[in-house]
Amino acid sequence: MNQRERTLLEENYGYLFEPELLNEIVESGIIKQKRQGDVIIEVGEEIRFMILLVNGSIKIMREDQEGDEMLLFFLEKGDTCTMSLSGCLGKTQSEIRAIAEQDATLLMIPVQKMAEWMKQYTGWMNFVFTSYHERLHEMLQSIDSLVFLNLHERLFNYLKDKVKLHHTTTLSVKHHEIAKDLHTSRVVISRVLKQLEKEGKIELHRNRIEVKEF
DNA sequence: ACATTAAGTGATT
DNA sequence: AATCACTTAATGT
Repeated sequence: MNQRERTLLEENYGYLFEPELLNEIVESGIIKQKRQGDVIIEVGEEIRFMILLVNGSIKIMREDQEGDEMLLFFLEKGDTCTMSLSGCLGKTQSEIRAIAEQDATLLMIPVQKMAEWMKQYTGWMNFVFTSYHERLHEMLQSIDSLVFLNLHERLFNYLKDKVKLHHTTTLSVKHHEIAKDLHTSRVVISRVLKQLEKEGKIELHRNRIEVKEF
């Protein structure tokens, strides 16, 4: 781990972790760079590392046997993938797929360290519990959105999420990509997007959506 | 100029 | 809200 990476780590996690714990993380953690669109964890893949997102963003997808998939939620920097936390309970296979939403910097920690650090560092224990809580909360939100919102609202929330994540109101997405994330068809997305445009909330272009209201 | 890919739309279920 | 069938528009070669 180089100096720049260490600085990133301290910026994002310094206030959570004891200095000794930070040192341990620097020692046993591996930094990995991922490009936008790279698959980080595949469904069924055995989890050997716990993953902290140091920079960038990740989208977490659920997939069924037929290959139908749907977006569960996004992870931002400072977040951790909870699926990778469950690795500390023994050998587990991933039930989700994680894809880099933007170029991302990951800190991968061997799962064996999990149990060790849980006993040793309260900062670590708090972090793990807090992370579980946050992910559970996001999962519930995702269920709420799916059950209680119509597609119109769901789509607009999705766009607003992207704006926040990418820190820009100019989104480079194709309608069919949105359709995949929300698990519907491209035609339906195009129609609802047109509706949002008429309402003045967005502006449509080829391969690009300008979000006017968020 | 032609082919390919993205997006728009009416009709039907 | 999904699917089909077709059109129009933007881009790549």
